[in-house]
Amino acid sequence: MSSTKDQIIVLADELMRSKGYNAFSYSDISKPMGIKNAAVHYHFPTKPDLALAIVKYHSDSFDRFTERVAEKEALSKIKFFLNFYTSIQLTGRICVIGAFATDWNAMNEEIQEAMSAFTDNVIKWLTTTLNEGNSSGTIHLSDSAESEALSILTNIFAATQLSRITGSDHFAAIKQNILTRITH
Amino acid sequence: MSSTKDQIIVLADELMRSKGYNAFSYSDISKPMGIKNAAVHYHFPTKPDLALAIVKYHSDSFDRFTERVAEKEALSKIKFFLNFYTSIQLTGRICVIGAFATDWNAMNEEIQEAMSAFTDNVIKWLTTTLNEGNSSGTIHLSDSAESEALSILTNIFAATQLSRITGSDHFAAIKQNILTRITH
DNA sequence: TTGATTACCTACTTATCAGTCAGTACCTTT
DNA sequence: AAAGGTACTGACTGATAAGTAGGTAATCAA
Repeated sequence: MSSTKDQIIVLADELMRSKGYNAFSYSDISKPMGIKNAAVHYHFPTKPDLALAIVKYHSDSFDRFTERVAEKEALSKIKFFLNFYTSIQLTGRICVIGAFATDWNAMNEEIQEAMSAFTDNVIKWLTTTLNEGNSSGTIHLSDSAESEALSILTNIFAATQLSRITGSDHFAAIKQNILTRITH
Repeated sequence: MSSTKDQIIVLADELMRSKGYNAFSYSDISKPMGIKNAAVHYHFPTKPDLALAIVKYHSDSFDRFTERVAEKEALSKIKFFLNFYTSIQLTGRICVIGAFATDWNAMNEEIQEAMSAFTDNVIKWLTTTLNEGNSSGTIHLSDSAESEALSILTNIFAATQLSRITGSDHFAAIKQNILTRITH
């Protein structure tokens, strides 16, 4: 049994990534949860407070993910990373990075800084992992590890967006293209 | 001197791609234009009508673009395409595809269909152009032309989003990575 | 020259939004 | 048993959103 606060974060995250930050209201959270609007404001006084909590939620989730796969082989790590996006796509959501990027200019500095830190973290992990696989020989790099990391990240998070518009086949093709590229 | 209607479209597109669909209101259009809210409603009765006009505006722009570069060599066409995104990035905007994808579930079917048709059109043009360059030898493909097209499109439109979060250096790196990949 | 059409404005409505505040029931600590 | 904190509810407010009704000045076509 998770706390009301945690449930609000999970639901808000779901709403944020399916409808967008400005398209959901506190009522979209309170109604399905069977609580009052004021209860949501009790836990998250303002909407930016809630947005910040969502960023931290993703930041923590990513940290747990990297810990969970830490002992695995580099290529396997990348595959787990890509599979995570498959589950995002299957549930009709998009990646937080794309969601926040669209509403970027409607966000305050604190949220922007938290998102920048989180995104940098993802890029760093990808870069390190690609270098790791390159050293051990399971991953092939034709550009710098960071450039390849940026390429893979934009491919996969944009694939969740594109597949909303043109269908899930395109998600599968993009994911496969990434794997083909790094395994030669 | 362009008509009020055209000016509204241009401004709405600018707002849509900098703040997001749900973050801008008719006042954000009427105020800077020095007209009344009702005047905007006269030209575009509802907000979805305005969103649809934006999609058509981009669809027409893209058609004009493909006509303009029709006689150029394939690799050159791709470079023009990528440079178009550079100007998007420089002005702090994001690509329409990413913008609409985020707010997808807040859009009606008519807009979704128009966006799907437009995006399919972009993918088709990229696929054809890549095949063209592959035949003439200026472009190197390591996967099917369509897969590479999807990869390039997601790379470049997500790059405009990512660079908002982590800075313009990443946009440049992604753009360069695409060119390196297709020219070997 | 009249009558319709275009392109607005003034003034409004209705809905919903984020956010507030006083009050309360229920623990926990002293 | 008293005091204080936690997690709410009920009942609001003020702002702003999209959208509309009715009027008007200018243009144009018959």
